[in-house]
Amino acid sequence: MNAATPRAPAVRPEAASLGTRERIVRTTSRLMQRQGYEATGIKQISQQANVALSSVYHFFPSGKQELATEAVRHADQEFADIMREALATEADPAEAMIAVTQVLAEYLHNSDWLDGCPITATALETAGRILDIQRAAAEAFEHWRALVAEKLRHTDIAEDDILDLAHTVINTLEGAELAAQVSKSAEPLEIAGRHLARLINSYR
Amino acid sequence: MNAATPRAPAVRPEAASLGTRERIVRTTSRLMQRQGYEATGIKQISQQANVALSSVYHFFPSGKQELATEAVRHADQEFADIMREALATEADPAEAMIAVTQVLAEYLHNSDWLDGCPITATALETAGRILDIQRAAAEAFEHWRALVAEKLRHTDIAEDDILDLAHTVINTLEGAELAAQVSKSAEPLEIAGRHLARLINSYR
DNA sequence: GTCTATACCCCGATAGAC
DNA sequence: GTCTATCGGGGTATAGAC
Repeated sequence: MNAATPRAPAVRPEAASLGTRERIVRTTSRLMQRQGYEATGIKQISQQANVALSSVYHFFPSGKQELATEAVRHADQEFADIMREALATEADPAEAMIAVTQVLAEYLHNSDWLDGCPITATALETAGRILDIQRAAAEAFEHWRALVAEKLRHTDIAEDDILDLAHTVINTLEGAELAAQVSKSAEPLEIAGRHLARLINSYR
Repeated sequence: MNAATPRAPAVRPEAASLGTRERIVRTTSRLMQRQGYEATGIKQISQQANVALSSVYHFFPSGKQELATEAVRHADQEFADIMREALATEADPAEAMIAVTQVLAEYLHNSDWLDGCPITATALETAGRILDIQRAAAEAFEHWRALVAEKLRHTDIAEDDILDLAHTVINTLEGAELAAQVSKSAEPLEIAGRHLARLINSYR
């Protein structure tokens, strides 16, 4: 017999003020952030979102994969907003990296180390198996990279170097969030922020 | 109706020469690497491993979580062997980073971009929900960091800096593998190798 | 230790009234 | 668009013979 798996801090039910479709997508996005794709059930979604099961299928007739793809796109935008805002708090791009890691660490800590990157778990579970979701995840990473590259263009670093740096900034943030989550510690993110700033400064 | 999800390159059935228990653990590890924890079923494991379902429960009486925890520990050792070997191919620690990324890129490419880090998907799916697995994953990351730190001690970088660098090396590799898998391209890993070498060299 | 058979549950998805 | 009810299948886990 399995031990009961404790449910950590409740995902807050989405306010009924939002449209039904919006509530479904947001709830799915949150659940997939914490549990991944496979562990997130349509029934669980409909309950958390305060929506009838049939409504989920009304808005997403072809089912779970279609809904999950949309949820990844939603998470893409949401995480981009967080990054954009954090990047804007510091004029200097190297300093801005530290600001980003601080914001991500806050989200993690405030959620008891549950709310990391909203799409990583889903992306890995579905890589090579559910192509629509994989494509949406790839587009999200591209999107976030573009935000970093844009910030780096406020320096005189060569364009080729900027594009490479944008890759490593996002990838290092991803890895550091993973490590922070698993170890329940902000330290990997703090170190990542300092190292990314140092790496960027080494190009100018 | 769901579209049929294509099954990519078959996981090769484990040779019957291994002991039953070993075959079960290895097969579980491989499947979790590609699909994560939730999508990997005990029946699927028993079939791929050429083992009776009851044998799985004979060796792992408390079920899937116990088996998955053991599989993560196995993957820990296996990935450590790969890293150790790759690190040993170059005397210079900075150059060794590039060697590691090349090896990881080969594994990914040869598996049609399926075989990335063997524990990341599982770690994220179970973070905060299945504590035994989370702990095993945390130990694996520590283990791999220790290998990198050991390599970096062949320089005269200060010990504190070495420990920080080991964090970022592993985390950047993790993020780059994720990106490589999702985008089906070795580029994120190649860039990561160059940047990690540069970062290390900036400390000496 | 491995065999066959099965209990029990929850999954995704659907039907049809309203 | 939302309701209730349900189908078919696959999940984990178990029983008991051998």
